[in-house]
Amino acid sequence: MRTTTSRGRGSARRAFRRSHPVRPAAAEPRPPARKRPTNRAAKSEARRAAIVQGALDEFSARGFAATRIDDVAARAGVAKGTIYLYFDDKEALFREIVTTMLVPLVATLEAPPPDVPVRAVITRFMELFVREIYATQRCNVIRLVMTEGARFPELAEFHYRNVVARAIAAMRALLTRAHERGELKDDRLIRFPQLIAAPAMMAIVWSGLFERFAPLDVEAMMRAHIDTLFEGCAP
Amino acid sequence: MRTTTSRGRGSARRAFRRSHPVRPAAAEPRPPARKRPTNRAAKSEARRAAIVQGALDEFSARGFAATRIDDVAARAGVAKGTIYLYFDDKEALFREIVTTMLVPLVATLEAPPPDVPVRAVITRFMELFVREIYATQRCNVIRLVMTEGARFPELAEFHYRNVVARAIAAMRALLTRAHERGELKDDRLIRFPQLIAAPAMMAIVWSGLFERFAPLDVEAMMRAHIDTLFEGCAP
Amino acid sequence: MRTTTSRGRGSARRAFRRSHPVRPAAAEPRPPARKRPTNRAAKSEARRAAIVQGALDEFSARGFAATRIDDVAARAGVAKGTIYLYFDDKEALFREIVTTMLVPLVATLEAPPPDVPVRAVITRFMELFVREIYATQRCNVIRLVMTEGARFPELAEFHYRNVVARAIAAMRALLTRAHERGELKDDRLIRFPQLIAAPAMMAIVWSGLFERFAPLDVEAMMRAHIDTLFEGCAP
Amino acid sequence: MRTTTSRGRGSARRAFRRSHPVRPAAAEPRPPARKRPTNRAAKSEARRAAIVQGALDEFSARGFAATRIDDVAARAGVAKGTIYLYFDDKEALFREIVTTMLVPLVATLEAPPPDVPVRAVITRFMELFVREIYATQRCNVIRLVMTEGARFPELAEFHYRNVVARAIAAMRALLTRAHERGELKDDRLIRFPQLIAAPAMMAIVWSGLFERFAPLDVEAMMRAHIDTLFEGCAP
DNA sequence: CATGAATGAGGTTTCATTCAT
DNA sequence: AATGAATGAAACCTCATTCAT
Repeated sequence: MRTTTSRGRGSARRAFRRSHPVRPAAAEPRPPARKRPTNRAAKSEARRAAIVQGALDEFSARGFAATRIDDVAARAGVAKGTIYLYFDDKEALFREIVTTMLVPLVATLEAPPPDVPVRAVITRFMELFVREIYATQRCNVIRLVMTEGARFPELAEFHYRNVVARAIAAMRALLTRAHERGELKDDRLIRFPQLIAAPAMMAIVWSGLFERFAPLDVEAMMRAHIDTLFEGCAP
Repeated sequence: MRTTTSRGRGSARRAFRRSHPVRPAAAEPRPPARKRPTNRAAKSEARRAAIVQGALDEFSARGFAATRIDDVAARAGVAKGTIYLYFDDKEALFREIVTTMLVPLVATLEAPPPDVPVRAVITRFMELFVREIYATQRCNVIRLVMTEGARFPELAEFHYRNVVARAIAAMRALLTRAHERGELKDDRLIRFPQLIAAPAMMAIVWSGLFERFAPLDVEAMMRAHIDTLFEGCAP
Repeated sequence: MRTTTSRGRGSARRAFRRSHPVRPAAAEPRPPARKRPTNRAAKSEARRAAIVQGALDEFSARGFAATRIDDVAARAGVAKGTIYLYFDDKEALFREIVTTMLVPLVATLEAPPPDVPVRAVITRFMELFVREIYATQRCNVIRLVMTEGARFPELAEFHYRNVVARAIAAMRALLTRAHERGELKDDRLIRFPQLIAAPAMMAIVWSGLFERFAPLDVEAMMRAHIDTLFEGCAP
Repeated sequence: MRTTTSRGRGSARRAFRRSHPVRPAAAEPRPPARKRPTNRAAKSEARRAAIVQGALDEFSARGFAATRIDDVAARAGVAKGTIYLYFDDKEALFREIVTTMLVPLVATLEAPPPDVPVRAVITRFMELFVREIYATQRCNVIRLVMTEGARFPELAEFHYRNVVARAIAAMRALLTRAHERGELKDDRLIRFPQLIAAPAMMAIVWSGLFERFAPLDVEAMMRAHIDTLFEGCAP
C-alpha cells in the first residue's frame, strides 16, 4: 500500500482537454445542446457528491489505508475509473472530504455572538456541537482527522489552520471579552480553551469505540460540563 | 487472513526457566559465567522485546495497515521470518502490544488511595498521567487504541473492559466516597467521570496532531483543569 | 520505503489515439464492423481460454503445488493480476480445469451404443480413448486427477461422481445387456469394469513416466487387451 | 500453500532424553567405548528409520511439495536439524525413500520360479502383490512414484531401471518359456506384459482416490483378472 | 551428535491506477 | 464522460536450510 507518500507521479495532468471543439460541420443551430449544459453540469455535480459521500462512508468505516477504491465506487454507484475523473488519486479524494466538510461550520463559530453572557454562548455552542456535529456525518470527519491526521501532515496542518486555530481564536476573543466584563474570575479558559472542547472530543472518541459497551448521554454530559466549568464541583 | 490453523506455535511465553535455585554462596569469581545465564532464554526475551519495541514505533508512526513487517524487522534488527517465531501474524503482534502495555498501569489507578481529599487524589492522578503516560511510549499506545480501535473491535472491547471500565469504576468509587464526605457538592463527576479524563485525552490527541503548530503546556493545562473542576470559572 | 518510485510502468503504450476518426471516404457498408462483435466479450473469452491453457500446461508439467501463478500468467500472455479477474485463487483455477475438461467426454461414453456386439463397442471405446484422450490434452487432465486427487478430496469426489461412476455405470449397462444376449460367458467384467479400463490408465501412467525409456505402442496394446478380454491367452 | 491438510502439527514427541545411563565416574581405559559403537550405531539407525518412516507418511499424505520438514521431524520425534544430519535435503530424503523401499521386492519377482504352469506363477504374483504391496506401505511408495515421478526424472528413471524393467524382463522370460511350452496360445502378453500389471496399478490408484465412494475388492478383482487373462470373456 | 532459533528467498494475493473502448 | 478489464508493484507469510549452542 502506498498510504503516506505523495508519490510524485504527477499523474494529474492527464486530460489535456482536446480543446479543438471539433465542430466538424457546424450545421444547424443545435438547439438540443441548449439544455444539455445544465443537465451535464448537474449530473456531474451529483456524481461528484455521490463519490464524496461513498468515500466518506468507506473511510469512516475502514480508515484510509483499508478503504478500497472499488468499494467507494460501488457505494457511489459509479465505475472505478470514474472516480479518477473527479479526483487525482485516493489521497486527493480523502483530502477533499476532510478539508471541505468542516470549514463551513467554523464560520458559525466565528459569527461574533452578541454580547450575551459567556455561559449562554458556550451553552449554545455545545448544543450546536451535539446537533450539527455529534449527530451528523461531521462526527465521522472529525474522527478521520483524529485517526489519520498523523499520517497526513498537511491535513493536520490544514485542520489546525482552518478549523482548530480559528475556533480557538474565536473562543479566546469571546472569553477575553467576558473576562473584561468580569464574567470570568480568571484567565484559565483563555489560556486553555481546549478545556472547553475536551469533553466534545471525548464524546466523539467514546462513541466510536465504547458506545456499544457503555452508551453515553452526550447532551447530559455537556450540560454537566458547563455546570462544572462555571461552578466547579466542590462546595 | 489464515482462517484455518491456530498454529499455537508455542511462541508464547518462552518461560526462561532458570531452574537452578541460584545457590548464591558457592562463590568465587566466575566472571565468565556472568554473561552465560543470558545466553539462551534471555536472548530470546531480548529479541522479543526488540520486536515489540520496533513494532510499537512503526505502528505509532504509520498506523496498523501502513506498517510493513519488513520495517518492524529492520527496526528490531531481526529477519522478517523471526517475527513469525514470536507472533502468529501482524494482528497478533499489534494486539499484544496494545493489550500488554496499558493494563499494568490501571492497577496504580485502582490502588485504593487513602482517605485524602479528592482534589489531592485527582491531582496525583494527573501527575501520574503526565509522567507515566503523556511523557512515555504509553502515550503512543493510547493513540493507537484511539486510531485503530474502530477497526479492531475486540481490541476496543479489551480496552474498555481492562482499562476504561476499571478506571471509571475506580474513579467513581473515589468520587462517591468524597461525595458522601461532603467534598463534592453534586454528583456530576460521578455520573460523568469522563469529564475528568477528557483533557488528558485532548492532550494526547493534540500532541499527535498539532504540537508542531501550537505546543501545549500539558502540565499547566491539567492544573487549570483541576482548578476549574473544583472551583468553576465564574466569580 | 517507497516514497518516490518511478514505477517503471510510466512508459507504457500511451497510444495517443489519433482521435480524428480518419473518416476516409464515408464508405457505408462498414465491413470493419465484421470484426467488432468479437471485440469485447470474445476477447475476454479468449483471455480466459489462454489462462486455462497456460495453467493446464504448467500444472501438467509441475503439479499443483510447484506451479507458480507467475508462470501461468507468462504462458497465457497476461499479467499476474489478470488471472485473479477470472479465478478466485490458484485452487479455483486448478479445479476449473480439472472439472471442465473431462465431463463433456463422458456423454460420448454414455451415448447408448446400438445393439452391436460388445466387442465392437469396446473396440470403439478404445479407439475413442486413444484418439480423444491419450493423444490429447485430456490425457494430462486425467494425469492431474491421478496425481493431485488425493490432495483435493472434492476434486476426487467430483471425478468419481461425474466421470468414473458414470462411465462405470454405462459400461455395466452395456455388459449386462451383452451378458443377457449370451455374448459374455460370465459376469467378471460386470463386477469389475475396472478391468476394461486398467490398460488405458496404465498407458497414461506409462507415457508420463517411462515413455522415454521404453515407448509403448498404445494402440497395439489396446488391441491385444481386447483380444485377451474376449479370448484369453491360454490355448 | 496449505491446501488440504489440517496439519495438526501437535509438535509431538521431541527430545526423549538422552537414555545412556550416565555412568560419569568410569575413568579406565575406556572399555565402554567398545560397546558404544553398537549403542551409537543402533540408535543412529533407529533414528534414521524413524525419519524415513515419518517422511514416507508425510509424503504419502501430502505429496512432495506440500510436505514440511517440520512435520517429518515431528513425526519422527527428532528436531528439524537432525534430519539434515542424515539427508542432504528434502529431495535426497524423498529419493531415498522411494528408491529403497521397492527394490528388495523385485528380487522376489526375479527369483526364477520353478517350471510350474504360468497361470500358477502369475496367481502367486498377484497374491504377493496384494499381500506385500497393496496391503502395505509399499502401496504408498508406488503411489508416490506415480504422482511425483514426472517431477523427478531420475527418480522415474531409477524406477524404470530397477523395478519396472526388471519386473518386465522377468515376466517376459517366464512368459516366453511358457509360450515355448505351449501354455500360451499367442505372444500378446509377451509383447505387453503391462497388461498383466495394469489391474494392480488400477487398484492402487483406485484405493487412493475412490475407495471411500466405492470400495474395491482387490483380491476378487485380481482373481477375475487372471481368469480373464487365461480364458477370455466370450463363450 | 542433536537441537531449534534464525534466516530470507519465494510464492500468493490485493488493489491503486491506467487506458482502450 | 464513463467504464471496467488489465496491470504490476508491494506486502504478508511460509518453510527449507543453516549454525551457534
